[in-house]
Amino acid sequence: MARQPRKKSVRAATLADVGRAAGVSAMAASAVLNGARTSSRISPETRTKIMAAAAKLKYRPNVAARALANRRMNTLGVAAVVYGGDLNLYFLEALNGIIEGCARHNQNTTVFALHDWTLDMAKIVGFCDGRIDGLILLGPTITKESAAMLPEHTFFAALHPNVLMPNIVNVESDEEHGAYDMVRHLVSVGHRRIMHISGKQGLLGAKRRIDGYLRALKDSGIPFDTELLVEGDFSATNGQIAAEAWLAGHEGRPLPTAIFCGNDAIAVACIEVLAKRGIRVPTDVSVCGFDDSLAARSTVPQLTTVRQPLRQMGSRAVDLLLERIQQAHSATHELPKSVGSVVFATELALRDSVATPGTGKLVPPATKR
Amino acid sequence: MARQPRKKSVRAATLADVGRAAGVSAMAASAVLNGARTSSRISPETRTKIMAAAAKLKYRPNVAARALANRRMNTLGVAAVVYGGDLNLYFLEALNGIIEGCARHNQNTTVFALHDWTLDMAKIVGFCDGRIDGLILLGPTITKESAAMLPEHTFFAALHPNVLMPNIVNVESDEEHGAYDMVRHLVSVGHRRIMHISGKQGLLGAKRRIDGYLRALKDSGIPFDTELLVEGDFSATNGQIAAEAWLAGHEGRPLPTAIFCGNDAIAVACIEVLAKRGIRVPTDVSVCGFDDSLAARSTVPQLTTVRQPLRQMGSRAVDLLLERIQQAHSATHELPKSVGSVVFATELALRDSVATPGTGKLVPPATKR
DNA sequence: CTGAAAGCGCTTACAG
DNA sequence: CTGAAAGCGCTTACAG
Repeated sequence: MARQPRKKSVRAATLADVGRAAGVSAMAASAVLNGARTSSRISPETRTKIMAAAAKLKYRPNVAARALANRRMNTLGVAAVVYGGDLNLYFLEALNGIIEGCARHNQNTTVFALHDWTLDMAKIVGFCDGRIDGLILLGPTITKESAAMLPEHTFFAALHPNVLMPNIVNVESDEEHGAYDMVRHLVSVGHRRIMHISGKQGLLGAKRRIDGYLRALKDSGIPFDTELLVEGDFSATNGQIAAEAWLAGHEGRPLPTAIFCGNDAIAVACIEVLAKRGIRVPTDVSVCGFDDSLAARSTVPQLTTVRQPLRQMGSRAVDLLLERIQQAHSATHELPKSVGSVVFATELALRDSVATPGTGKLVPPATKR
Repeated sequence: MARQPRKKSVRAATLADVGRAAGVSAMAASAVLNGARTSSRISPETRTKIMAAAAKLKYRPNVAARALANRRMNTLGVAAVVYGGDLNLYFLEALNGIIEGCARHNQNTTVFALHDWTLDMAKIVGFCDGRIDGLILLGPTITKESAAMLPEHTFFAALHPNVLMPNIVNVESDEEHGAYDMVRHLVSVGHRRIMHISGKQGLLGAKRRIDGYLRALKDSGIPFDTELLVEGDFSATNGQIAAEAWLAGHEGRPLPTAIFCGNDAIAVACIEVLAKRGIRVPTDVSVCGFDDSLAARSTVPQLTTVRQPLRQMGSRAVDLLLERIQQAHSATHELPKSVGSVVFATELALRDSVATPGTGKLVPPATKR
């Protein structure tokens, strides 16, 4: 014998154990207990004997062995940047959708935490060591070059990808349209002096929201005022800094009547900054966000925002990725290289942070609190 | 040959491939590439040859095979109820800590979503099929009897367990003390008519917070008024219902001067309900929460609350669970059955939702909005 | 210092 | 309808 059992602790029952107990082969047990296809080949009596033995021994298939034999882990990975100052509600909602999707298909979900997409590229490649069948990237900001490094034996999907990568399932929402609709809504209730605090302009999502903002202004016949477009990033911290800086630079001058924020985190930060100066939302200034994350409903007033169906998007990414893995497993020849994108519609979530324009308040001086 | 390769697609390199390329055995390759302990036995030259071959072939160890041989998946599971009306910030923060902890120990994290602890007990048992080495239960509410069903070949940890289970790593925070401190703080700024909207009394956490509330009243010489203890559950929805019901039942009678809510979700709901009746926080009534979740910082005013170090707790649960798994793997005889608890301290997060008592406002009638 | 062998628990052709 | 065999890719004793 080549090996001694390392400890006498309760070893889980194997197919061989079940077979022995039922007086049949391990293979027959496998067919009955784990093989959906082949199980019909087994006679009813053998079948019941095997079932009984399995129940008695509390048989549970060993996933590692099964994965090794099948070359299939039945596990999908999720990679996301979850560190950084702000807790990531985007992550939470998308993850929920992904977990739901995986559960529906009897797949496991393994979560990988990243600090930085570019710096952690090698790490991502490292995850593709057979432990997952496919990997979903949440809001990746990677270049086409690093995308090319992704190994071919693992399949990928991306939610809100920054670059559209061929051979990857891309799941997006129509952000340009969402931003457009929101700004048109602001105009429709009477706003003309509309500020936008955006995400980092290098990000596809930030750019699309800016594009929608600009197109809506244009279609409304409102000239674009560069003073009113402020670049931030998608974090609350930065939203706060951007809002404070703008106010500090415009004391005594007219406030915008509405602020369209690049996402909910910025909007929440913005409301706080305004509150500190005694500016009330929506009485003095209307504020709106983008995402419809949990934050949108946990502020007072609740946030008018653009809803992206993040859960659904996560869930759909799972469906599409599994479909592709399935294809690859059963395919006899090359798969088509391009996969294309799925684009979800956005919709306005009208709540309490937007009202008709106020009294044209000027920016009050900062106060100590 | 017993099997044909199913497709010609890029097969990942194996140890045998590396060995062949380097002109050595697979075993030697294993020692160099994967075996921390045994790698010293290999001569430097063979070593470099193997490393070169591995790099050239982009060798990556196959986790399934390794897991099968080692009987160790290097994966920890996290089970939590993530559905239900409210998105779960508790889950997000604890999960972040767990992922961080696992990353530190080079372990994977697999997330299992549950609907209901009792109904999904069989599911939980099902997860223990070799795919994980240990499972962390987030805020489980299970009975001692169902806990006894948990299999012995998988190890468990529980964050905020509802019953303290022997043979399980329990990680808790000192909720009674946190509640006590908060109520004493309210008293110290002048409050004496302090209401508590609690979680479900069956929950250990809810009970402990109530205990702390009662003890603080007693130590402050304030008689307990049963009218001021309202049972809710830990959801925003229920918090809203409880607060509205209380106000409706007390129109024209004195408001409490402070409301200590069982968690932040209740506090946020409470602030909204008060706002609808034109009652201002903290001018008319002080409101405080428990948890210091994201919600605490996104309300206006920001919430005074009790901070639990959820991330740290998650991270520590990982440390302790892995320690135990390690012990079990190397142990020659039985482990001690009892594991005990780790209790984290709580601390007050003083923000803007608490002030000195107002003018003794009465409950105004409900208004339509 | 290095290799041949056996085994982890499963599955899939192939014979009967 | 059922079983014996080989293989998935790795690791750990055991010989040399």
